Amino acid sequence: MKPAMKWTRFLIPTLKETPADAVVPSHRLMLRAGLMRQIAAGAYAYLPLGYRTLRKIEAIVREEMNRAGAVELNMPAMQPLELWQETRRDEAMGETLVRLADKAFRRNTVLGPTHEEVVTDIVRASINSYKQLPITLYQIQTKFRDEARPKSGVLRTREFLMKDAYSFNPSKASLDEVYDEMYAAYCRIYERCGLPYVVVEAESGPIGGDASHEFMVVTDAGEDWLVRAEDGSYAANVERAEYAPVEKASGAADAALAEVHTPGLSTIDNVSEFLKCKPSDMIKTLIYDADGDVVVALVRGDHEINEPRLKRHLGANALALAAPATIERITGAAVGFAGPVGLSGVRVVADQAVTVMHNAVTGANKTDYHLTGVVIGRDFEIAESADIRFAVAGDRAPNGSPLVFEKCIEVGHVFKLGTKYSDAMKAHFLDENGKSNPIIMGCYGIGVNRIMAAAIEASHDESGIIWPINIAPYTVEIVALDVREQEVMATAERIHDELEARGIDTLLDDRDARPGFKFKDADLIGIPLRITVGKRGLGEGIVEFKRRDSEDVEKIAPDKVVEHVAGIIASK
RNA sequence: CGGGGCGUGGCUCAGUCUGGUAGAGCGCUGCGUUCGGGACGCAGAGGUCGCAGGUUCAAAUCCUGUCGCCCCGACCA
Repeated sequence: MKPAMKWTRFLIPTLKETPADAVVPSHRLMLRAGLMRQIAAGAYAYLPLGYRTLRKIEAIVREEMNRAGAVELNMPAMQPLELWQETRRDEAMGETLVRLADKAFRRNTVLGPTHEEVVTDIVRASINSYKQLPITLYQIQTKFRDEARPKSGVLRTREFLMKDAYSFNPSKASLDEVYDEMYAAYCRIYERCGLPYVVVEAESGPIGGDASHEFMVVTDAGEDWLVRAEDGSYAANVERAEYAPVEKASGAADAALAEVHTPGLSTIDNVSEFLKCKPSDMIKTLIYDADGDVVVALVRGDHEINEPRLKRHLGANALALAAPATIERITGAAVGFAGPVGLSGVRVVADQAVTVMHNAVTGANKTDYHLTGVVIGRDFEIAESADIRFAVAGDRAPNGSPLVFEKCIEVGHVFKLGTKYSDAMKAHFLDENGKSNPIIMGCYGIGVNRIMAAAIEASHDESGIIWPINIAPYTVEIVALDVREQEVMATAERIHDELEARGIDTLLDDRDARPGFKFKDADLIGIPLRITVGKRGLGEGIVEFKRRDSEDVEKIAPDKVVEHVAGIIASK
């Protein structure tokens, strides 16, 4: 029998006080429970207790990946820059890509933020026939991204553990099949991890349709927003969220077009305050550079432009706000006074909500002036309109149900890539007819550390963590009181050994400390099942059994408790 | 990258404005009393005050630079 896993032989540096830098609950509790320690901004050491949970999550992910038919491999974190140049993602990722400097080797090496290039490189060298497809490869590996702002403990870091899977398919139908299988595997993974998750539609990229889903955990600590219909019919991320068209307000008479002096007032807020109008009465005019062409986008003053959507609408590769010089050339005015009236010779895309505006306020294309009483059709024409804004509170889903916004953290993403990488890297295969085709790819990511943090965000109380049973560092904690009493320790150790013999992870708190102290720590580290062995109880012929998520205490004979615990775990 | 804040013992912080030889609580070590929800007493250990310059008889404190960390925002294959 292996020696009991005793607290005194382990490293669990719990903290009574909260470190000042920790703000969100998961960060605070992971620090206080001794799960991890910060080493640098966005880089954390996982201490033994935290590492056990990480490993348990990994094991669940691995099992489900294998069950879904994916094959595990391991690729280097350190990668040749050359591969990134092949797909031009060295440019696309910009500053986020961690590059090394100095000496030839380092100049030509990056730390991988993800592994599309590397797997594709491996696959193109070893797969040439449809007979070898489909195949899905995955790894669980450390990624590096120079995030501009690491935050919220382990929720956003520069170094993190990710399960990344890549499918290689001979056809769209084959990709669809794998995608569905992965989707199902993801659901099983989050369920087994005890995470309350929501699947949302995400911006789908080149293939379109239902080609991308994100797995979200709703929590205030999150940094993304999901949007869902109140009736539950629909959920999407903000970029993707669909909404019903804004209806035309019923008919005030046309106002007269007037030019007003607005010296130095170049923002929606400034102008609306000065002119005593609502931001929603204003037209925001944004000038973009889309692959070198100037495009003007119009959205209502209180709306935010959805750049990914505009980009998609335009079919542009690169989209960015135009340089001030361009704006001045197009509008003939300083930045901040652009408007659609009198603009000519440029493509103008109006958001749908703009098309129903009436007597609007907008820039006059003249420095320090705005126009009021702008009427569409009289003062300017809308030739092209689309949904190019983000949904906002008050919008309705296409079916009319009100949209609800919730803060969330992304814990997984499945995505149909298509041939983006196989085209760029010439990963081709010969089909049944001997014809060469690019391999169709999908990619599937899971943030392992994020699952851990999200689980804590979703399950804790004032006293500490309440671990879901499958990812708890230990399943059972035995709190031995009166550790100097031989009978107490002998009983505690016996229960420990019997539980371990049944494959139940058990931690034995054998510290010579006062009971209250040990109970507080037990609540903090949040082991789901607790057995208390004390002199007093043994005198009555019992030990106590308590679940972390309940206040009830059960008194059980020492030789019955193992069976009892095993029964509870089996019923999970 | 813009804005704000903070670096003083392992942790939480006071001291900085108004320069004068570094403090508290928690934790840690030893002894004793305690012992079912973060005990108490006594005795201890532990800090070049982020770093580098400067001003001064004298710098945690004032000045300059620099590094790091947190928060808000921008960004996020």
